[in-house]
Amino acid sequence: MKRILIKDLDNHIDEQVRIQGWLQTLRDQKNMQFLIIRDRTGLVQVAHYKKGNLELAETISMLGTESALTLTGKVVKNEVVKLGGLEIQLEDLSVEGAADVPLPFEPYGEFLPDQDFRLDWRYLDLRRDLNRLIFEVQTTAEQAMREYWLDHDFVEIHSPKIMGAPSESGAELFSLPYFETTAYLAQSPQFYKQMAMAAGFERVFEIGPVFRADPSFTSRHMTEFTGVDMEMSWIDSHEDVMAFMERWLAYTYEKVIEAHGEAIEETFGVHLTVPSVPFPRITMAEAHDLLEDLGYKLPPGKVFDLDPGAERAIGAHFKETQGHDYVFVTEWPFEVRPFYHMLKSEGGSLTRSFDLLGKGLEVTTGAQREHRYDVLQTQALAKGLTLEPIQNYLNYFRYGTPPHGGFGFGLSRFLMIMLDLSNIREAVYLFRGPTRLTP
RNA sequence: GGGGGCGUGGUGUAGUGGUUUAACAUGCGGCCCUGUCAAGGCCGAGACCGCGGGUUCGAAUCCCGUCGCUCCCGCCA
Repeated sequence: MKRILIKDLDNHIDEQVRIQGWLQTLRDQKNMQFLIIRDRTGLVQVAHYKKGNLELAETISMLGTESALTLTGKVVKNEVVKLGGLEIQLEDLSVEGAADVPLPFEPYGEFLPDQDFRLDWRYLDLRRDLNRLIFEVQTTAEQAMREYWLDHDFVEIHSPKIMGAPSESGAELFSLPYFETTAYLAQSPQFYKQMAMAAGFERVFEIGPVFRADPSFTSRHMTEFTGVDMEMSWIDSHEDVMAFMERWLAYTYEKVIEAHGEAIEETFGVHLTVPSVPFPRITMAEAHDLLEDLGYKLPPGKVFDLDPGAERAIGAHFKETQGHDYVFVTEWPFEVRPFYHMLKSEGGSLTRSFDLLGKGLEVTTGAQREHRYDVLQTQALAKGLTLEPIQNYLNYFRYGTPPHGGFGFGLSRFLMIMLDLSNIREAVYLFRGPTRLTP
């Protein structure tokens, strides 16, 4: 017999059906047993008259909640049943996966344990509808991003995650034994996607893992996360990248709202709207003036930079004045940017780079890259780097590499912003942090 | 790496110097009742209050250390 999903049961009134799911609640009475069964589409009550099958009644009595079951029975309309006005009269039940008693915690209980405890039992935590929705949204979002890229002639790449030499600073790299030598886990596909520009691919994207050996203890950092990266050639400035990005993001919102807007509103209380294009923009200098007006005081060291509090303040300001969740911060000083960001003007101190803040959270860094070999060398030296370790990278710019730029975007941070999640651990399938390597 | 907060039955909390044989909820076990539906009623098991030291006549409660978790800062996506 074919399995029927719970949401479709009302199309099968008075039919015998087979359903599969988890036992959410068991009400074991003197004459009757009521089982509330959950599958990924909903809940249904299953009724069993004990005297009709004493052996089955005994099996049911022994069941632990959250056991995985296959049940067959007849679907009947019953207005008395508060759960959908229908129920299944049980005929047979098989226990596919019994749940030990007691459970570490009840996924559908009145209260939830601490997050750290839920993470220990992540698969039980993930049984909650809310968690399933997060990953449905993620799936839709990624598909929309890909659609948009493909509609704009992008090519997908998968760059290696094992590297022979530290690429940028080296401080935040994990190292690992690699036969007779030491290898490093990629902390960004940055250099490899730029290589694709040197290769003439013109437009590439990659969605893949990124590793950062920073011992960061915050609600928005992970040591492994999914980076969403793109790079495009023949641009005039970083403004071309920003213009592409905001349309790409708006398209993603459109698709997510179309598929999950209602569910998101119900579950997270967030009414999603497509962010209007163009997104607000503010230069670093303007941002500092704004912060002064807002009465936000930056720490003394942050002369040409922002701290998280400043980012939140700027985000809140644009929400208030323009009703916009996103804002680009542009014209970052070279001092706080990597050596490969192109300068705004030759010899100047500002770069052609931007950050994108979503609800005050940094979700993207992007820039036009410096593609001129000699200028790039000069900038690396200005940062105090030695050229030898990055010579392979520098070589990408020796034989005709077009002007280009791109960005890196945090997938889980994006979900946090979209769904108002307060902690990145809730937005990722399995969290990895300085003290969390399991499950 | 620096700073703050928290750590009490399986889980979530209360208790913050002596009416504590540590309370309540939920979960678990047993019984009762009932086509139940946030089911209800009664009974029961389950915590030496993270760990170690100290102060005190007396410590879950105060102090010190330590470990764990968490948030903020640094850093970034």
